[in-house]
Amino acid sequence: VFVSTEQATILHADVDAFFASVEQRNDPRLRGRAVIVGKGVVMATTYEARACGVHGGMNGARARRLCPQAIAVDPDFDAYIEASRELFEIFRRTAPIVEGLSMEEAFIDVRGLEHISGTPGEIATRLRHEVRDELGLPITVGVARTKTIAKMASRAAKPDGMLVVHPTREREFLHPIAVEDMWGVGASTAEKLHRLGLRTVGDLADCPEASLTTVLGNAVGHHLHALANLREHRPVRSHRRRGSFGSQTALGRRRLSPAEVDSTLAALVERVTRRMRTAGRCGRTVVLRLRFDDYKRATRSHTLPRATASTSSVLLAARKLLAEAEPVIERRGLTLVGISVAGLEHPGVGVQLELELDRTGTHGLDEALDELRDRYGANAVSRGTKLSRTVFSEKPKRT
DNA sequence: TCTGGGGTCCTAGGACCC
DNA sequence: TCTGGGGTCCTAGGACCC
Repeated sequence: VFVSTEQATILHADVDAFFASVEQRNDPRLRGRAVIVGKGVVMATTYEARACGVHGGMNGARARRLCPQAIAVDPDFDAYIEASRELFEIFRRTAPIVEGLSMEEAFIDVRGLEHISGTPGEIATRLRHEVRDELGLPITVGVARTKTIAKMASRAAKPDGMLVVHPTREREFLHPIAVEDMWGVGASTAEKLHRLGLRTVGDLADCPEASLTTVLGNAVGHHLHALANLREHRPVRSHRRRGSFGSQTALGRRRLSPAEVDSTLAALVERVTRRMRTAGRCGRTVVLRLRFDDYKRATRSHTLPRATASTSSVLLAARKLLAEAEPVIERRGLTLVGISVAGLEHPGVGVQLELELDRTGTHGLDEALDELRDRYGANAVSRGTKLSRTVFSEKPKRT
């Protein structure tokens, strides 16, 4: 008999109604009122507005009809980016292992911090107060043994709350939850599960795994079956790096001339490649993203022989893909274009470390590492066991 | 739920290789 | 030449997340 001695040491921390909360913090007139961020399409709403049935992704006009007393504001992305940066600073000083899921949410592994920082519950409580006091933002924290249960716990505790699910109470917490409310179950999977007669996570747990994999495919079927039976061993991973850069724009109902489509494409490519150069990343696979009049989507992709972040190379590939797709676009009408670059290569950080160390000496090592993090992204650089002489003398394998 | 912008992961078939 | 078993890479699409 395998007896688990694992404790609830994973935190899922998630700022409530992030964009809307930042707006309320920055403008006192918005506090205590229903706020809708985004005028064309709703990007975020306060809980006051949600009470009227307004939610993210909704058409702005419809949202105003549902909630006429709400104040609608344009999004201020610079403010959100800054708030996110400060938020992650607090996360990272809470514990060294932090896995960001979005601008406003992260898993934090607090295993082994008991003697330094207290129990996971105490750490979570302190974290909530710090975010509230230093950033003026409401945050909810779920604490559990696994990522999914921590995520579901914070969902259950929202807004401005906290929930610790002890390992002995996991079944009791998870099994009554409706399948469609599980993290990772969307509209399509929920429908398939309903067709099997499964309504709750408990039903999912009792269903033979083979029945699930037949209907949902191997990965999803296996994953959900394991989760429902409380088996999950995915660690919190702090050094994840993005796999693609993309940009897209909806065109609305108007028909664009080929010249207009081309200039839109060029602007998207310029945006994406500039971001890539700023981050010091190169990619090989150029993906053209299309959406048609009926809102169905399609992609066309091409893989280049070498990774690049050059505007002209990516634009050349993007134009070829667009030309090939021209007959389909002609037939079905175009309502969205997007470009993304995937197949990213890892930049040669070795040479960067060498430069920084020459300039600063070991005394400024942390500052040098921070500089590298700024350039390559926080996840690209770690101060690990490889900080030895041999690393610095190595030639970069790629640039 | 009548639809914005940014991502992640999985699947399946075909080409190609030894 | 009609034939096994193992693998990689590329393309396109689907589902899901915030």
